[in-house]
Amino acid sequence: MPQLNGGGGDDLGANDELISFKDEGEQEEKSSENSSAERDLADVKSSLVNESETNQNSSSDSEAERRPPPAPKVSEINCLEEGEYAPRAPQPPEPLPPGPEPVLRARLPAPGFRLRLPSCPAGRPAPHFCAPLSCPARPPPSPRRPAMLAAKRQDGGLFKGPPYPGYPFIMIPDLTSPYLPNGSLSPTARTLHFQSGSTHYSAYKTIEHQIAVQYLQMKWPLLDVQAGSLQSRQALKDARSPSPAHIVQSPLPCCTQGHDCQHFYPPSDFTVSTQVFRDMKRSHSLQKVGEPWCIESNKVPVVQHPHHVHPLTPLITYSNEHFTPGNPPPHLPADVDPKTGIPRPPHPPDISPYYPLSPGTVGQIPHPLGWLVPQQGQPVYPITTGGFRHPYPTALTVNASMSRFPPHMVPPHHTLHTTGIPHPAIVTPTVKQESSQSDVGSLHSSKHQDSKKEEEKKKPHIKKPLNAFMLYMKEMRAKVVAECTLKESAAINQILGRRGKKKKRKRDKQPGETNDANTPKKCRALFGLDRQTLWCKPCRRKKKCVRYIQGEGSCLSPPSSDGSLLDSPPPSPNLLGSPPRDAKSQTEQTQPLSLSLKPDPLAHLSMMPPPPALLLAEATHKASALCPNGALDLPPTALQPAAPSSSVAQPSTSSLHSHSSLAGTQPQPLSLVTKSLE
DNA sequence: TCTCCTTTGAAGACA
DNA sequence: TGTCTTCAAAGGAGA
Repeated sequence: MPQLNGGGGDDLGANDELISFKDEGEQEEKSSENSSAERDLADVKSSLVNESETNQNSSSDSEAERRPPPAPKVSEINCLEEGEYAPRAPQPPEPLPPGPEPVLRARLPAPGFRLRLPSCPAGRPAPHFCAPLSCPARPPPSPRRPAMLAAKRQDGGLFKGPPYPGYPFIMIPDLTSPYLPNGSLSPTARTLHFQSGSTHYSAYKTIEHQIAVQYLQMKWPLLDVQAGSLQSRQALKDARSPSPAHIVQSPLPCCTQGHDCQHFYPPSDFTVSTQVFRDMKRSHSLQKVGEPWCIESNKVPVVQHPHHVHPLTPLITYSNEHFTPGNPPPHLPADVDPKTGIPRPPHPPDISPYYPLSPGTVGQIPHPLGWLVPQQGQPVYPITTGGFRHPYPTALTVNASMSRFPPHMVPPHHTLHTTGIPHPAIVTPTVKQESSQSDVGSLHSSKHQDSKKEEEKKKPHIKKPLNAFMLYMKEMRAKVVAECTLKESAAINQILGRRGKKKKRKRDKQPGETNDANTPKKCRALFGLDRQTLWCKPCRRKKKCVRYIQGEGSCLSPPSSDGSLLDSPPPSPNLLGSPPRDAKSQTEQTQPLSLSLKPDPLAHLSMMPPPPALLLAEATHKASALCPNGALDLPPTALQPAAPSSSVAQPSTSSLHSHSSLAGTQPQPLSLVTKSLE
């Protein structure tokens, strides 16, 4: 699992984004504690990183918070060239107060938070935040710098290419997967497997937290004026407040150095995570009431406006009462901030509450997920560090996070998801009716339920990530189709399923337990495509097998049509449930293709009931016939003669029997035998 | 247009 | 902990 702060990931947290907070009621006695402030800043940052990681590694917040924060791994940079990172000596972790700490809904009482920069190569004393625009020692960074920083974080600094709007997946090969080391797999298939394996879904899950963290870090470049453009500055204006009251031009007390800081009055009801709040208190960094927020920082990673709470902010606790976008908290007037006294025009309902932009400014400033937004000339779906393309990148995780929230917390969905990237993994069901009709029909429970259903339908369906086998099939299906004149996916899947079947899965079968041989098969699987006359009627209509359902899984054979043994009744439940001959025979039966070898002709004369697995092999009768060039290849084990000890388990299915009589006594794969029959 | 088929693997629910 | 269910992909085919 890629770690954001892995050994090589020291650059994940550019400390030019460090923040410190001032708590209301606390005096700024820390003005003389510049040195400690610097440490606090790093602690805040590192604790944030730590928090994000503990969130993904452990669901226990209390446990995570009791854990002392590790030494800061992030390199602190100030006014550096883009991509430059100045290492900072790790500071000893400050012990945290013991004991569990409840989840805090720390609503900051209206002060502005002042962002400070610990130091500046230009010689300005810390703390201050050096505006990229104003710092002479630092050229104006590219507007895409957040994307580059994000890219560096995603790949742990390994990615040397241009900023990639990609996904923070680092493919970890699952060496235990049967689809990887198998020599029969094509290099492409192996490559695919590097994207999959057992780590696939876990990565898919845990990355959400990283995405959340990175999203928080990327969200706030909206307030960034580092580009220095007038558009960017004007874009700072909160959409809710076109008044310039939110934007305060320097100089202000925090800009004692005279450089060109940018400020705005923060919303009165920011919420902050527990860890951050503690760090804020620890660093005595909460600002005084009414003091504008110096936003000369690129990011404010841990503070979130409750009205703007994005579902991707699991680190942020919030109050439900604040959650309806555009609706101010009931205890807060809509137009005046009771804490700062600053007029705050109501938030226009037609403007997305998630991005404090006026519509006209959209597109002029970096997208908060700019590292996800495809850049010109860059692919939408990125290549990860190893060059492997992940089929379910961040876009999926983003929405996966959304899915954990109730519908009212999920932002409006469009065909393009939050990142604006149409992703195949995100399936937005077609909305046939507007849910607004619920206003009229809310009196009727049925309509209410309908609206609920519609809301559920509107929720984007996040497809599950493909497991290794799915990826394998996806890769190999085309080959099978190319090699065979076979188009039916079901048959192809049977072929591929036999190819990639996991041996371990077979070994896991215990004697006496129901194994694949006893696994009920539908008519289709039992009799194959070429014997559809033997199928039950629903099966013939491609519906659910009636016998399969009614017969508790056993597809009773229809009367023999030609009197051949092949049409003899398949194993009855009693037969299938009969005491196992031995474990190995069971194992052999679970390898239908291995049974296709007939080293001992006498074994075929056995009158043992045909294992359904063998009959299953018949299901691909047609497929095998259409694969004369060995597309229906067998796993290496299946190509070997059956072990003598398993002779008792040697199949003597009627089909095999008849086949063997036709095909002679030479060991042949069943597919070939079947073909000879054809 | 919807559903089914068919495979393996993974996750979640449940006993 | 074990079992069961569901769902990922694929495309043909029936209803």
